[in-house]
Amino acid sequence: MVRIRTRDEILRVAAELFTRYGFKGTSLHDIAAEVGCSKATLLYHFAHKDAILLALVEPARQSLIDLVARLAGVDDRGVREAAIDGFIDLVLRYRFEVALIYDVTPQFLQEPAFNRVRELTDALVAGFAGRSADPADQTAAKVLLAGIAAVVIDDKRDEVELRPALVAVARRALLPGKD
Amino acid sequence: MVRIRTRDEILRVAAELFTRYGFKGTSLHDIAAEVGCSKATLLYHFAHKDAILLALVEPARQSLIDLVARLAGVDDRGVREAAIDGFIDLVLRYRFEVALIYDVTPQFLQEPAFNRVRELTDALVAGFAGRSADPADQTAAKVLLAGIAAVVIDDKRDEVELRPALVAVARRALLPGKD
DNA sequence: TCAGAATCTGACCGAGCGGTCAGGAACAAT
DNA sequence: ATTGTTCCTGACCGCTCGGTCAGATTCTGA
Repeated sequence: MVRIRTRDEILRVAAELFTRYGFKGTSLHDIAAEVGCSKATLLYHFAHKDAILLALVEPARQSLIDLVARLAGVDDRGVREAAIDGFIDLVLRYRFEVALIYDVTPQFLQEPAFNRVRELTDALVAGFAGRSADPADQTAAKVLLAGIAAVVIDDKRDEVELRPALVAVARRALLPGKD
Repeated sequence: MVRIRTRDEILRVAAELFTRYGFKGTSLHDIAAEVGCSKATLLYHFAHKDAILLALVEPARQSLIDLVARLAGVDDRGVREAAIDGFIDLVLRYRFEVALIYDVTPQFLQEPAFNRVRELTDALVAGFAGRSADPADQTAAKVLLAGIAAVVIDDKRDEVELRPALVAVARRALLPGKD
């Protein structure tokens, strides 16, 4: 049986502290103190501080890749609804991870592991805009995308309460005449 | 004649570097080097690093206070349109300052000079929601507020291009049936 | 001309940071 | 019991950070 208890505990505590104080605002010393181990132990389990963040964010990143791939197979008529529903599901499932990514943007955007994120969000914008080339449609798409993410990060309400309101405002703004 | 050239130059350079690297990502040494003076000179003109940020953000903060005061005098029927137009004007005029505030949130939200900001944005949310108590209306208001701010920060297009698209999406989302 | 105020600086400080390293302790397989 | 591996640690390193301070320099008004 492999021992991963400490490693998991590090991730749990790091998530908690990153949420409370941000990535830059949390030091390895802080995490180690809360876990009850030494700083050197953190760096035994994770090569760098960044590696902790990457491990934390990985599941969300994978889900985003999946979503974008799924949207690529949807035709222009249905892509807006699929993008709206898919994105809102995603950010509600990964609220903490979304907050974390926003916290470290844009410093980490040039990191190898992160540079596909930009391209992925561009694909989402295209989905929200129904693949329209009209700048106004793309602006609307960006407003909704960023706004929904911000609310999910900031608003502490349950996703059951939040989801219908988010879907409603997105449809009103992006699917005029369909509501 | 009072010499304020150095002070102004510090603010100009600080604005530039904060934009490029963020507040935490810019050191006093960086600013001093770019200005061509010593770090001690910065701290002669500004008591702390935070004071530079506060000086930079002050005009935008004052405008926000003015806007909220103005909205208080508008009746429930007209408050949504007034809030939308007023807010979009504000963030387009103070794009850099808005980006800066977002950069240092939430670390600075508890700072004395910043704690009214929360209360001010709450007032804006109420305006966007037409003073409705319905949680769904407030969610929609938050989505648009945050989304517009994010786009203004991120999108490099001219405000002449941006404004109509922002106003349009806000009206569509918040004033259903009026467009 | 000269005193005093405003402006500026190099040297320095203590603290915190991410990260390294040699080696101790615990555990597993033989 | 011995060996090799995994897990863990204290001490330490180099660096950057915001901030201080005594004193030099420059400006200004009487």
